[in-house]
Amino acid sequence: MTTILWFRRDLRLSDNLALTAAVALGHPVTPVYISDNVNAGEWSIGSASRWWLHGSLSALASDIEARGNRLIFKTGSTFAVIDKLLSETGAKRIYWNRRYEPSAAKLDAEIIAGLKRKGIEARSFNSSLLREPWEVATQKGAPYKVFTPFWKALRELGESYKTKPAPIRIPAPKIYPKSDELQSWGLPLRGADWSGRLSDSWTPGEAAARLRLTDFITAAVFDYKDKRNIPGVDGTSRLSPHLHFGEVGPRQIWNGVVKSAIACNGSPMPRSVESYLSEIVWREFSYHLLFHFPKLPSKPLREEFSFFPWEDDPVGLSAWQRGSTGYPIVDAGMRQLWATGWMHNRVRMIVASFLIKDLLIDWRTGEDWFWDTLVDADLANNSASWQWVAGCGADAVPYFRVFNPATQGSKFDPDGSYVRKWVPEIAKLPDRLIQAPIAAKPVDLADAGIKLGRDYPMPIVDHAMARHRALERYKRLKVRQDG
DNA sequence: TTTTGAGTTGTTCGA
DNA sequence: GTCGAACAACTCAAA
Repeated sequence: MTTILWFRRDLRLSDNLALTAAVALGHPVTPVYISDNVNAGEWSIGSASRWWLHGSLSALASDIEARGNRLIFKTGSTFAVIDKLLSETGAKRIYWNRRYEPSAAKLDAEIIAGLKRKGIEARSFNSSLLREPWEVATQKGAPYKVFTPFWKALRELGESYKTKPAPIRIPAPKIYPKSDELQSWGLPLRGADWSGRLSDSWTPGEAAARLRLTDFITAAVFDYKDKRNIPGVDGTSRLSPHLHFGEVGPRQIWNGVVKSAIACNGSPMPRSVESYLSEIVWREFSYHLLFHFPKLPSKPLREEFSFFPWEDDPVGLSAWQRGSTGYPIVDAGMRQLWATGWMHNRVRMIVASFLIKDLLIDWRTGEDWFWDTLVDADLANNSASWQWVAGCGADAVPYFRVFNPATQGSKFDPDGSYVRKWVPEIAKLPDRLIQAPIAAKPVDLADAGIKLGRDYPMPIVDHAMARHRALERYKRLKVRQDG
């Protein structure tokens, strides 16, 4: 008798607990992926993620074929699809790996309850988090709202994690249920400017994820602390989209990184490795927050921010989205996002701060844009991080912390290599002016062959003015809260 | 229960 | 040019 293996955000064969458990039963396995437009919730998959998902599913399908089985694609309401699959195959078991987003978790619970009534064995596993969100709590049993104690608590729970290898064979059922053609889903949106270029930057799938992890572990992780902040240098892991789709799991990353650190110089853990692991735990922290505060994507964690008077500024928003704000580091970031579906983390903070504090546009507007354009768009990370920058989230930035785009640019892109790559029209400006063309003298601009307002926009807002305006408005919010 | 110490990523100003 | 203080309390987590 076959076991249904329901793939979700776990598009890999290694360290996939549901798969391992299903194979261990010694019976055939029927792997299925369901595209559910009915129960997608309000955060249905964004455009860039659609492209990735297509690649990831097609990689998974061939990996499964290589192990003697076939991935079945189904469309429809998850309840109906699963019901039909069970009756079609006669299966009495269905296994899957849990998701933790509010709407997905709700779906899980309903499905388990419904199937139990019918005498079906429905089991779910954790393959996407180091710890269950309910496993980590303060001494009072409350969810953590501050990162550092969360990080300490998680570390105290253990140094390493058990991982499972991919099964060599996945026993196939005698008869496969009918399957859609993946192509027919039309996941990569035609006409979207991304689709043509995303493949220049990325290869979805478990094999590519493993390769990236290996590359990162063998070299880059040891310089991570210094290089992670330099967007012109390839110093980050770039694992985020792979991790989001579950092509690699956090336990595998954790173990790999720790093992290579030990092999290299024993204890104590190098600071760079420590720093990278803490980023993995930031992801964990975001999931923890989303699980305990399910409104995180739409409601400010600090309630007084519900009253914040955000600006309605379609012109500013469009300039931000298109990368034509007149602030080079901001424009470079937004263009990198558009061209590659990804943006360097340091620059994410800069552009987010610009949207929120310089333009005073609601953080949720930025959250929506990132959701649609990032290949690593992740509900937990995205909402927790936007709230963090806006100052309304957990452990958030103090209100007076306003990034100065020119200063950030000089600090983290001192040679201007990042800006020159993405904003080539100002590439000929000397290093001292590349982050602030507005400060250039006419002779400098002439030398570089630029006319501001023609070849490159004038700043859409004066940062010094904008900073004061933001500080005033944030201060007023506090006054309102006090009075 | 109360107290204590601490909290991802910054900027500006003035000495 | 460098350095420390101010920006502002407030909430969290643990002792």
